[in-house]
Amino acid sequence: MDDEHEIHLPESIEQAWGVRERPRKGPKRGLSQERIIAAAVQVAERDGLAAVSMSRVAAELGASAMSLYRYFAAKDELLALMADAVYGPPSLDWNREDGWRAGMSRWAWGTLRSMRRHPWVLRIPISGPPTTPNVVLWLERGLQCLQDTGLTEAEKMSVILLVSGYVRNDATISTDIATASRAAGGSEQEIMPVYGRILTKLIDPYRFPALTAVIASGIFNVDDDPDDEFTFGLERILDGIEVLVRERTSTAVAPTVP
Amino acid sequence: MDDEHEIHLPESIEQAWGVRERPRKGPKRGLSQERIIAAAVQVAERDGLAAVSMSRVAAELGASAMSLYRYFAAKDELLALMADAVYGPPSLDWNREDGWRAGMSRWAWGTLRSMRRHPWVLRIPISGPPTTPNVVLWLERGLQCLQDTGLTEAEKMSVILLVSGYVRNDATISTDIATASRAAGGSEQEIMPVYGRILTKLIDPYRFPALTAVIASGIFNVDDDPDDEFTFGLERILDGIEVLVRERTSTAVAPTVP
DNA sequence: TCCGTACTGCGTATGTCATACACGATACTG
DNA sequence: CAGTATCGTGTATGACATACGCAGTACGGA
Repeated sequence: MDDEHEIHLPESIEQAWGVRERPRKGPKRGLSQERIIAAAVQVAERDGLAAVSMSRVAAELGASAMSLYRYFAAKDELLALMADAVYGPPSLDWNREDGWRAGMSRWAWGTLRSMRRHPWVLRIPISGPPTTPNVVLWLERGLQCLQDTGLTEAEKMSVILLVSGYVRNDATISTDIATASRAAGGSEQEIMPVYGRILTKLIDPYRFPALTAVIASGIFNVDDDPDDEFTFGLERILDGIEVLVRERTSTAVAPTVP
Repeated sequence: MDDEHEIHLPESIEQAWGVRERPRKGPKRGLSQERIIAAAVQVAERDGLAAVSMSRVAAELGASAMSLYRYFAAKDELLALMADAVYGPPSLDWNREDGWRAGMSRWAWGTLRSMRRHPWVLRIPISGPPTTPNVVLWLERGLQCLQDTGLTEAEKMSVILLVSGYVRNDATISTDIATASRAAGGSEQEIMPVYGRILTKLIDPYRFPALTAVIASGIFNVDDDPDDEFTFGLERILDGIEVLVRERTSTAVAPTVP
């Protein structure tokens, strides 16, 4: 009676979850998802995500480009599983007694660490909600940290979305700056001072008073620790969540009455 | 005495700012930055960012692909100016008396509106700090909203980064979902229920208790207003900023003493 | 035992892309 | 009016994802 054609994940992703029966006929497979993903990650690690082409990955394995299509229907499935491999199973030393705030903070730092170590994951376009095993496990761990907050399930999900989005965004920007600095050759941490100087030449102080003040303050010239920048935003977000959590836990029994 | 070779923005970006003297010799130009950008935007509007190739844009103008390189040294300069065109000059009805929170909120909604209307801008990879006229003007307006908060210039900058990152991230996710829904053919707002069903089949309730609870709550089945989702995160962030602002304004004269 | 069949890896082909380079035409500067 | 900087463009290069079809392989069932 049920609709016959249910919606499925791509075959390769289902295989990563361990479901999907093995094919029984035909020649033995010369490669495996794991080996291909590992090779692709190696290429990305060495030469960036742009260098990850089907031919390049295949060459790394001594195989032909087209052979990879026996393991992944399209390149973006490979990319999704590369990201999954990089995040790995969550290693979050957190106990329920530590409280949600410590949990979310460590969760954020944990994901940030992966992104910092493998900046190319940030270049993989997001194409939907998480479906790969490790990433879903990270999601699970994040939700677990929120179990005693009194938030609704929908709110918990929104909180995870908020924090993970923040981490991704901050990591993207900070690695962009680092890359640009390196690309500009010359000295290391000189991109922001240059940016300040460029803006100064372009903007009219009367039309851009606030920005002019920012530049004048010299903050573009002191090289900012990316960790401090990250901490600042994270603490703001956690403060904001805390406001809501307090509200929820204090009115747990008696709802707000004017 | 100064180092001769200062660092410059790409020529096309400088032209967008109105600096840069016009070339005086040679034939008249048949095209202009504005017309090319407009044509490129039109293509993106109609067929998405992936359809924006140099040939396609040139074809739209009845010109050859290579002619565009007389106006932009590389494609990413064109992309940056397409984004600039989409954001446009900020139209923010806000006065100083309205307070920073109303200002940042309207600022966030204003940028969100542009992204929602032109989802393809989100597919343009960020390649550094903002340098195009309109985007820098948006930055200026955001900073202006924070002028009475007592925050340091560095903190103001971080706040802008935080909020703009949030907007971008939320817009990306919500348009992704919308696109996926449309791509899945069939019914409109059915992607999240499907996602819930897929996860249910994949995850073990004992390993994924928190996620199982989320799914069981049924929030994937009610179609959520994207505006509500956005508002939730934004209010959390503004709450978090407010905590800091209060701290700063209450200790404006006497700094914190233990 | 043996054959059909489902699977394997791979060579080739297609169409798309950004962009380097060189050309002849153009229009301002001296 | 000569020199030259700049114009638009045609052609070429090398990379890319992926469709298609082929020849070889090993298992299930007869």
